[in-house]
Amino acid sequence: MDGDGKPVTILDVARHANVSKSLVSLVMRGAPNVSEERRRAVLKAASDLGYRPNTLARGMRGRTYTIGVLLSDLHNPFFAEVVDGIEEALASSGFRAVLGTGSRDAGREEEAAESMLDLRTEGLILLSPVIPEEKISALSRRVPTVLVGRHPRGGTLDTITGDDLAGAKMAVEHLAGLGHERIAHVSGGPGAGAGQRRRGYEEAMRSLGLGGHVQVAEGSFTDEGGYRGAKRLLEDGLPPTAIFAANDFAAVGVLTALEEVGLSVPEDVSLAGYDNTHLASLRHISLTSVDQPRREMGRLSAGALLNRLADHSARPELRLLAPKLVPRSTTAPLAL
Amino acid sequence: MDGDGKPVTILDVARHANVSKSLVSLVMRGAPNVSEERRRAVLKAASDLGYRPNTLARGMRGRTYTIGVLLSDLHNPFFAEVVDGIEEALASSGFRAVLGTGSRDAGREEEAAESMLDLRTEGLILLSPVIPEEKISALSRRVPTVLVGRHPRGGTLDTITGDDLAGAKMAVEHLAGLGHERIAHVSGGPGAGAGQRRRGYEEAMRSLGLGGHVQVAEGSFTDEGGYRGAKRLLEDGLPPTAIFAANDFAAVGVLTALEEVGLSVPEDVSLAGYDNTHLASLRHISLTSVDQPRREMGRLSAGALLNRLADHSARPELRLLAPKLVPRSTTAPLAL
DNA sequence: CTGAAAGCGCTAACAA
DNA sequence: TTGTTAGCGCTTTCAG
Repeated sequence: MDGDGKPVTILDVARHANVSKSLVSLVMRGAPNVSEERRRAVLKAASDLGYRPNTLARGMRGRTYTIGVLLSDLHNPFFAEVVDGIEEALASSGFRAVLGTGSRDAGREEEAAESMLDLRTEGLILLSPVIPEEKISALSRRVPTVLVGRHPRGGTLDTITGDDLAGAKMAVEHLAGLGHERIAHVSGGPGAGAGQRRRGYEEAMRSLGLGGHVQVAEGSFTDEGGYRGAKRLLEDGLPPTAIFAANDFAAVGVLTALEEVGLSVPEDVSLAGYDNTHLASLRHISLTSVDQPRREMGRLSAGALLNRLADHSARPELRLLAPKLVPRSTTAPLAL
Repeated sequence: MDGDGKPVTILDVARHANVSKSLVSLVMRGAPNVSEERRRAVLKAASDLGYRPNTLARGMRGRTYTIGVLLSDLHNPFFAEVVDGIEEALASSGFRAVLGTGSRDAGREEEAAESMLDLRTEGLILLSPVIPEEKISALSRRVPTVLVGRHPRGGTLDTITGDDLAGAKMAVEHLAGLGHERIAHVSGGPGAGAGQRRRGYEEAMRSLGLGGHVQVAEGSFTDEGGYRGAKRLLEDGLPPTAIFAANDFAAVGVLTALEEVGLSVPEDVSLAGYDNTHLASLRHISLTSVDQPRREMGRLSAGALLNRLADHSARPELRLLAPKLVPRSTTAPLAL
């Protein structure tokens, strides 16, 4: 049934079904005009023989039905779910995905992209790439490309990303809604999206009439960065009663810093993070966080790519996805 | 220099260098006997034209210089570093890696494997696959295959895995060395390696003369599983003074359970995990854990595959890598 | 609606 | 040492 002798080719199928090579070829990719009878015969022969089209041969002459997904960082759990969404969307499309990773190094990322192109992937999905803008444009000129999790300056690319500005506002509004006024922010430094989150924080504070309480400590998207940022925050006289950290890792760092100075969460200080990673949902941590629809980001990006593959001339589109606040145990009403 | 007109073929290079196709072909893959002069000319022409061999065409006739890496679970941070190791080892080999993922579903994992084989990957690295043993053997008969993080019953495969038995013993010995006797274990249930870790725990307890204190609660490789296991443990009269959890996630669950009943770590109970993931190193958690040389696992697996690719007849080898205990803040001497 | 034939870019005999 | 010549398995005109 399965056998691992020499691979069965289109010719074998043709002979088995008493037709010519080309007829098989036509049938194999849903031909428009083939008699129902022959089609059946071919399909039967193919499955009898366990025929699988040779992707390489196919690719040489035309299509590979393969798209490349470039992960900037395999370590970031954020992407795993995006990839799940991509695969979900691809499942019934006849396309397959291959993944590559740049290990958050621009050079290797570029190599990885070239490598996928070598394999003749018909399209590319770039997940928060770190390579410079021009490189991305160059790639997108060679092959349909979708950018995820990063804003292109140019805007000549299909782009799917979370609305970090809105998400940050949600976090601040949640905190303010609990009665907090001295709400500080530990930023994400140079991280992708960190700028937007910071701006969202500042704008929200101002529009809530809390502009006088704006207080930002430089941090990063890591445990360590959050810890240091919070430390600095806590040295300056009156501590805030609530802190919005740029992501969950930073939030956990803030948590540590608060514990060290004897402040408890949420009794003394409320704390919110961003990204709603598994970290946030750990019961030991149970961090209020802002969720991004990761899976949907994946689905949409694959969908956009498929569209573009079908209609090469479609206009590039920018989709900003709405985040959602997930309240947990680290935020509570301001104690009087 | 780069231009994105039609791709340049071997024929273009040949014309540009005034030689024949085959000479170029020879040179391109480090021919043994070509005059230095021509070789130079060809190489120059190639780089002038920006020639890149067409992997597909190459693959049809022979080699693809591509290996497939199958991740059972993109979400598990354990694998990210293994992949780093693989890429490191591949970097100078002329081989490239493409990744696939099964999203911890046997069916999709199998599809992913077929997909890579379609692409004519010359070898496969399977990272803690969930597909059944026979499928793995079947794959390994079609193409050189290296198994990582899982013990093959048959042993007809190159296999790289951590020595979970030894690692568990280390954890127990560490705890015992701190004066603990009532050391309990929250198991990893059906997780890969969980059985070995449990056995290691039991054996160590016995050989330390602590056989009478053996106490195992069924858990899983998740936060939730650890929480439930610990809860059960704590219902049974005298609580243990130390707990060894099957992995870091479970350990964090245990932490939560301990907190809930008012036991503090490490004052009342010492706690050790396994895998030394980023979770363990978070300052807020700072969990004593057992480290596996993930990056080296990756390097070795790629090395093994490269070897086998070079010498098809090499004997399958089983490498058991030594783990290492990383003491942190959750373990302390037994309080009197 | 079906079949024959010509390549896609490359490698691998085989000649020269 | 170098050039010539067949294909690898498939898609795709172009005739029947």
